[in-house]
Amino acid sequence: MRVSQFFISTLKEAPSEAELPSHKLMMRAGYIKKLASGLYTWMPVGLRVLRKVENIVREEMDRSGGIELLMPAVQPAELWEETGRWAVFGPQMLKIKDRHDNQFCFGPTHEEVITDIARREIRSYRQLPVNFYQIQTKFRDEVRPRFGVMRAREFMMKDAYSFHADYASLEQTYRVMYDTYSRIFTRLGLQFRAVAADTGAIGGSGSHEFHVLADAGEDALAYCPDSDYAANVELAEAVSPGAPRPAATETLREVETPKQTTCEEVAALLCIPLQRTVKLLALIASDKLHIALLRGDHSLNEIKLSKLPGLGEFRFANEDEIRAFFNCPPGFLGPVGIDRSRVRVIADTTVAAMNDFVAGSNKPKFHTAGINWGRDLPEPDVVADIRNVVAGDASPDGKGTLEICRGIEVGHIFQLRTKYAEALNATFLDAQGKTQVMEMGCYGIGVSRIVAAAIEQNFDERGITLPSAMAPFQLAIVPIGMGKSEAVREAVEHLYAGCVSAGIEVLLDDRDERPGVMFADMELIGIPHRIVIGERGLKDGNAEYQGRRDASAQTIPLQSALEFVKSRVCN
RNA sequence: CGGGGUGUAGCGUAGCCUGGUAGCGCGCCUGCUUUGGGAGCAGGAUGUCGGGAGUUCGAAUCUCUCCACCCCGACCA
Repeated sequence: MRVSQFFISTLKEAPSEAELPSHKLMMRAGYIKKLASGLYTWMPVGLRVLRKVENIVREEMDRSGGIELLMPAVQPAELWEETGRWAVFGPQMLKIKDRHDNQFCFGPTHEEVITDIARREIRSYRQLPVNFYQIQTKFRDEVRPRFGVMRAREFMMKDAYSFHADYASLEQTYRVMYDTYSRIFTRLGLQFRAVAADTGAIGGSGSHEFHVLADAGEDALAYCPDSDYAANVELAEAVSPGAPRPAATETLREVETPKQTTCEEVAALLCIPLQRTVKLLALIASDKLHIALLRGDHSLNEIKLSKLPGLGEFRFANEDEIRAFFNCPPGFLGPVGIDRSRVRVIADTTVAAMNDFVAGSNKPKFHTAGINWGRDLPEPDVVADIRNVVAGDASPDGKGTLEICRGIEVGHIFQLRTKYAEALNATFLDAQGKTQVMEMGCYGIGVSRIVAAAIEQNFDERGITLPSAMAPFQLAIVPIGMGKSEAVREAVEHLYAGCVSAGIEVLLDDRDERPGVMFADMELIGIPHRIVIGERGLKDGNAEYQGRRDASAQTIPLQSALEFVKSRVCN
């Protein structure tokens, strides 16, 4: 490809709306252009990258027995009413009407449609198992689209759905998909981690997420370096303290804390570790006040909390509600001396095992120290794991301690079991001629998100440094002074023709721009290999090679440039 | 949806407080020079100052209102 016959559109400065490195770089490199919030055009350079990802996903899906099909993006409401998800999905679903006033949605996912196919087409156990997949545009009306294509409303997804005669078969395909996903992300050249996950709105039982590791990731992941335990922090179990609660050693006393409203400030004032403090969160659920107690250095896990009985729809109390109950502003709240007939006290397992701790006094400018369960206040009403795990916590598998890292979710696999097959009556006849409900799995990959996630993991101060499996082109040829020097032109054209016939994805910068401009553009868009040909080197019969991640260039004989490039590009 | 913020040329921005000819850098167009790291000189084009209403002799600037976008929280590939 010649730049003069292609379209590149780079920017020196990123639009101010972009925050993440990947978003800024995708805008600057002209991979994407924004149309509206969460809606992006994939420009020619970016589309090449997207297609690379798509093709690797397709190849690996095909290799592991997936069968590609393509379902409509627009789906009738009736199907969604059969599974009850028309209401459940709610405002996240873009609902549209046709000219006859019939309701449709732009598909956020395709369980309904594929299960409809399965119930119509599959009648016998002999047709099972089967694993259908598609690579297609989805639309989810996200509350807050952000970070460019990382969380867009319209995005490219590979979604696969498998159907089975029994659970053993589902488990087997699930394992195959787990391995397939690992292979896909390995081929793409990404650092990733598979973690146990919450099943969320899609439903079902067993589930794993695949995360590309990146500091900008929206998810926190807990993993154990000494074992293969890994889980989303949303799900990771905080192991209960093993030792019994130590006996009280201090007397209850009030301490003056004129300006100290946070656990950190109180601990600093009293010169005690943060681990000796307890914070109180006031919650409203089922029109009743609940208080959650967490150690000062811990944070609430809202998913764990919402799974406790009666707390499914909890919200945080506002300041007026807090003042009404505690007769005290937030910042000085504590569990001692409150009317336990009007409030339910939920203590995190760590807090329940603490002695001599410090918390607010429910009196402005005072905290209470030396608090002990049983002696100074009744035992908690509920003791449960309601916190996020932190680095250093014991691993739930008992094989060491946890570390925390951040990740971007790019894949998610679920064992749906019979949730959709039952709702849509997808059945088959087994070997005994008996009607059975199909077991089902589903497997998603965020194809467009992978591009953003990969850049988040592969960039430097000059731009994008994608692994070659995803790069828009493999080789850039940069001529210096091609318009002036016939010798340069000849050498460049000869090498270019050689690369094209060798099947190398080459981009020839034939713009006759200044060298700096060409270097900057080729580096920004992320081409892994570069050959420079100019009169300077040509005098001695040389060209120049530099890998995108190399610190400097090396001189190579022009004669062997094609062979050199071939070996580099093909590794 | 709740909280915070921003809308000025394709991109980045100044001007707004204290009302009075809309400015700068990059990019774009023309010409000449230049050609190994985002060139120099000269000339040029591009703005409903987010929309609407109001106050005023006069509004980018003050007021009201709507809209869009961004950031922080609950969803998810």
